[in-house]
Amino acid sequence: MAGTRELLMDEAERGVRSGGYNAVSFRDLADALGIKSASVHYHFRKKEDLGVALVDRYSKRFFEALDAQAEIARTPEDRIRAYCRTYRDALTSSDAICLCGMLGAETSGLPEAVSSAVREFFEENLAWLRGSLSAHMTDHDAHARSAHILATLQGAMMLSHNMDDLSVFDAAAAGVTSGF
Amino acid sequence: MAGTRELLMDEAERGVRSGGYNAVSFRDLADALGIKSASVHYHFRKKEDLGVALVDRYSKRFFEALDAQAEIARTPEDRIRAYCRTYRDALTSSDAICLCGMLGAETSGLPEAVSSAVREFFEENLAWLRGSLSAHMTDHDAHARSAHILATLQGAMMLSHNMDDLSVFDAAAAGVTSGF
DNA sequence: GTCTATAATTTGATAGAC
DNA sequence: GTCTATCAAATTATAGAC
Repeated sequence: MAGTRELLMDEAERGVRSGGYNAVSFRDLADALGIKSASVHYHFRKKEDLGVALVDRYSKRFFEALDAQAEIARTPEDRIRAYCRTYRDALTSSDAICLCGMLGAETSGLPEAVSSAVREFFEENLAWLRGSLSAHMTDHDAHARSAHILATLQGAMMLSHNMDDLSVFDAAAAGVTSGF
Repeated sequence: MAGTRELLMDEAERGVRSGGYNAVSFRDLADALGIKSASVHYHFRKKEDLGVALVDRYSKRFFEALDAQAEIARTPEDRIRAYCRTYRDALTSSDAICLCGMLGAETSGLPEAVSSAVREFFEENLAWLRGSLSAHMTDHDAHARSAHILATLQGAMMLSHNMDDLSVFDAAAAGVTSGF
């Protein structure tokens, strides 16, 4: 009773995170659910609508998971560790990179509404990181450190996935928790 | 007199680095050169062949540029700075992310030969970094630090490109040259 | 090396019945 | 909500003439 719309989004997210935006077709989604592609268009009039819905749902879930991980974290170091764990879980629980990491790479080839939603996700990430760091360093340093942490974890997911080696993620992530 | 094959690869590299593997079609490549798609198949029998050729050429050029940047660099710090500059130049000179960063993200949706070539590029990157660091730290640390640097720069390109803000790349990259 | 011609398949999308 | 039916366009790829 999960609802066709949610099931379609589950399938689409899997597809985008594996092969990218253009690797997902309405027909494939329909086949996976045993319905017809015309029915998919009932739930998402255009592919762009599906893309935006995917990013919104992913972002909402990501920050829920992050809040759960960071709930008892007080020090900046603990909060960054919680942030790294959230990314690691996203990688291992689905054996795929971040939805927004994929769409961020494909930015120039996407409908504007989709790449904008991705950008918002990254801006929220940076704001969360700055908020976790700002009390313990200058604004300038918190700004730079936030970009460094987000970039490293996004790159680590891509690298670890391509090389099929989780230790690459862990090695890269270890570098962002040092220096406090 | 650049040769049709090279011109096709120029156009294809531009397309893949912007929108991904599936955003490039033989017809678009042909149109860009004023020829027919059948002629593209003369130069690259299958799309997979084009993909592998692109990665090989990109890798060769990247390491040539890297060697030029690092020619006079002796200390690990200087060599890492040269490495960062090479990535930054790749980003700014084409206003697009790394070819292998894009294809690495799309790994699961690519012909195996293409994702393997991308993996080789990353392995060569890590070997170069380890070689630049190994004399000054343990093998374990050099291994981890190499993954950290490569992941950060790849993620920084993606992030900076999506957010259309080069300062994001610089802020992220600043984090890899500290701590020597 | 490039062309015409063509094939088989896939794509995003719509109209209208049930 | 899902279906049938359909569409125009795009895709990878091949055969064979020039």
